[in-house]
Amino acid sequence: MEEFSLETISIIDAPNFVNQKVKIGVWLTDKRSSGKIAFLQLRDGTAFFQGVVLKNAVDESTFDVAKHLRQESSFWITGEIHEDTRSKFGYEIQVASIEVIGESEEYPITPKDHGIDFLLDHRHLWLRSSRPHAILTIRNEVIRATYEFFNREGFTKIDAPILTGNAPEGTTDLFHTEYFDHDAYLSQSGQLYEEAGAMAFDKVFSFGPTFRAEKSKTRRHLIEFWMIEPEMAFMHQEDSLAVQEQYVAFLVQNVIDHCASSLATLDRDPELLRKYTKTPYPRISYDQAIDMLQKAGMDVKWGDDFGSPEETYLADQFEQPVFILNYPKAIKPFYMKPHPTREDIVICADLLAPEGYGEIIGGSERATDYNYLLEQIKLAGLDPKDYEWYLDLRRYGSVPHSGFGLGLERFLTWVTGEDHVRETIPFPRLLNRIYP
RNA sequence: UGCCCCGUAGUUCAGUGGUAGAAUAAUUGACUGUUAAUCAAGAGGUCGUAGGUUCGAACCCUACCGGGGCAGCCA
Repeated sequence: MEEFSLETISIIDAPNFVNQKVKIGVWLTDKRSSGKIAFLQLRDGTAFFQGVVLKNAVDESTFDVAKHLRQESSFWITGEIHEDTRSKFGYEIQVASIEVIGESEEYPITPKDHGIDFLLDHRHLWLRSSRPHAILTIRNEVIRATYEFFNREGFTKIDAPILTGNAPEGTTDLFHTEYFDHDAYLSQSGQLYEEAGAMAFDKVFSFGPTFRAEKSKTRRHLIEFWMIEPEMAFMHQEDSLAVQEQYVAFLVQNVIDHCASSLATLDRDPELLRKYTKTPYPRISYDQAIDMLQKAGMDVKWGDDFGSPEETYLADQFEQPVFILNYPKAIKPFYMKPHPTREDIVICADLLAPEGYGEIIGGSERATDYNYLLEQIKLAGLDPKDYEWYLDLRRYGSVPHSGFGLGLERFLTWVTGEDHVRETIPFPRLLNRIYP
């Protein structure tokens, strides 16, 4: 085949070019060679596969270049795509020529084991490795499917501000900054703004970063993380729960459908995930949950919030994600709707993921009564002046509305089967870690 | 923030009072189907930092620095 007809392709598309000569821009991930054959493990950002260099099929200098390529050097490679069952990808390239683009010396991340501290210090390079690549591919699919779902369901994306002058949930620590002559904080939730959006657009959602200056140091916490926060006007909690389970099931289904090779890289069983695509999800009340925990001998009393062991126990009693409904008012934020017949609980639900992954969604029906909200704001120790605009939503045509927030990284940790949220975001911000 | 654990070769670790070790990576060489390739060779060190105990400290003590796990808080 003539050079001018050479097509530049991506590895992921190699199956469409079997027995054709092509050109690919690649990096070297690993290499094995013998006297007369060299195996180059290649990646191009879309997939991983190997190139085979036969000494008697290329000129001497090409074989010599191949033997001395170093990990993560970049080069153009030309050759013929072959189907081959001896290759993990199912296809490989029979190399004809190599044109080095960028040298790489002493690449720090070797194919052997590394500790998490070392890997996080080299996150900018670690992204190239197959596991992070697979996880972040799934992250991208979840984001894509999120937009598809909410667009299909008639939601409008309303972006919440990141710089804010108030503290929606008051109690937690906020990142403080300056806004010219005023105090400002980095957003810890877009929810209140989404409520304003819902009154203007009916069904809305936001997707953006949130910041919590908590000194949390666990596998479930990031300082900076991403949330999806839908808010729906004219909707009671029952219908919101239906949206939540359909959304979660849709995300899982799309990961199964579109990320098969990434799941395989992560050893995450798609058949297990398939169980999570069946709706509805079970629902139990907070009261029932307390009862179950006490019967299991756990030391909890009505009014306590659930810790990690409690959440895990509850989730383990079900094969699907489970909603825990109607928590005590005292342990939930001020904006939740009070229960019509019980003063001590609010209309809300947390969705717990199976396998010990814990809470992935928190949501509620929102309080609609102006005077009730004003009182709650005062009780929470917040300044009503900061919430004038929020109270306006109840002053002018208040309607029943509900919403929820899904923590993207927690969701991903569950779907990918990882054991720490830090693996599911490109550049995690952790306690005392803001590099790279 | 509290409790617990860990800082030794580029990396992952062993070494618990008496000459600083292994594997792996990197380098050189051998090998035609490797996939954590194999085999051979040489090379690689301020034992986190500072102080203390001791004839002698990687090892024991104190403080500090860095990291991890769990908990609380939360998504």
